[in-house]
Amino acid sequence: MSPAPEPTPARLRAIPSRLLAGAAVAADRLVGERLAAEGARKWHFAVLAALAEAGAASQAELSRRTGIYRSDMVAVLNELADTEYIRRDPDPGDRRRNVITLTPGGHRRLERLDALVTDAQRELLAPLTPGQRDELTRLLTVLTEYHRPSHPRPHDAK
Amino acid sequence: MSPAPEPTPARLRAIPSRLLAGAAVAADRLVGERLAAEGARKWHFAVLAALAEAGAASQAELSRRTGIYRSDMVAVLNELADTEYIRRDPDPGDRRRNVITLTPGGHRRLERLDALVTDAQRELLAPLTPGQRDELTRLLTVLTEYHRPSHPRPHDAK
DNA sequence: CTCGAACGTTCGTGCCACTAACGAAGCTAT
DNA sequence: ATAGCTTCGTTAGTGGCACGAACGTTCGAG
Repeated sequence: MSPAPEPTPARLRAIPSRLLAGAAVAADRLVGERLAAEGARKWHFAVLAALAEAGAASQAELSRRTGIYRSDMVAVLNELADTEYIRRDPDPGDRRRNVITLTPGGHRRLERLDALVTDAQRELLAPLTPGQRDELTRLLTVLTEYHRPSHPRPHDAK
Repeated sequence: MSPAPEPTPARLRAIPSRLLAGAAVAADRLVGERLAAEGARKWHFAVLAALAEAGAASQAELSRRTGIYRSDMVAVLNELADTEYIRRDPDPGDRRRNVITLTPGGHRRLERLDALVTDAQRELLAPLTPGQRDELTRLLTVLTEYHRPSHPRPHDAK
């Protein structure tokens, strides 16, 4: 097959990792621009959404839910606490932990940011049909679930 | 099926921009790790591949082919020139430009890096079927082509 | 000739993923 | 209990990447 005598190998284009990087940059810019209009970054949204979805949690737990590093989580929570969107109280049951709670103001904040993020998704996926959007979401979910920190390597050959 | 009136909005998971970012990080790490073993970064590969595909070019032209910023291109070319993988000569026809040429050593370098990158793609796409890999590549291509710097905005209301 | 644009370059910015190290606190196991 | 492991929050720092500002040089068009 492909008796095509292409002298140029044409290897560069259509390299998945490159496409992924490009698409991610575009997506991050779309989301970033909109959130910046409200003085927020995507982490703020992620943390607020995680809290709204699964309830109060420790910082480490939030790290796992959102994928944000524990180190970076500190600054994000500081900002969210400064603006009264969350509360950070010591956990009486485990004095190492803080319990992060979403305030009513934080909940409204989430509603606003969610609208912006949703709108950004629409623009991001504009060139795709609804079916393609679902398929893309599915494929990306498989990829991100498969590639997790320290992944088992099941089929370690040889 | 699941007319379930989920009280939890469950908005966080499956946000395309987040999935995209996660997959891109995984992909970048896979590629980065392998290239780092040879002391290279993905930009080196991109530049070498662009040169091999479409021939010698100016730095600005390479910027467009690879998506690397003109500012950052300088350092990359410096490194590639230091290791004799490319040559940077003034363009006799346009004295503003440099003509970047792939050396034989650079071509062999590309072959090695290409093997590493290809292997990384395999591992990246491991959990997908061949059909899904093609579909993903297609969808990502559409997205990246659509979202280009200063995109026309066809439906600019008002 | 003048003006605007493109080119290569330097410097600086901001975001993000990630590491290292730390003190404090909890969880075993002997 | 005490010794040793781990978890947690925190600080500080690193490196890559995408991007912007500005400047001198050169080209091209009016």
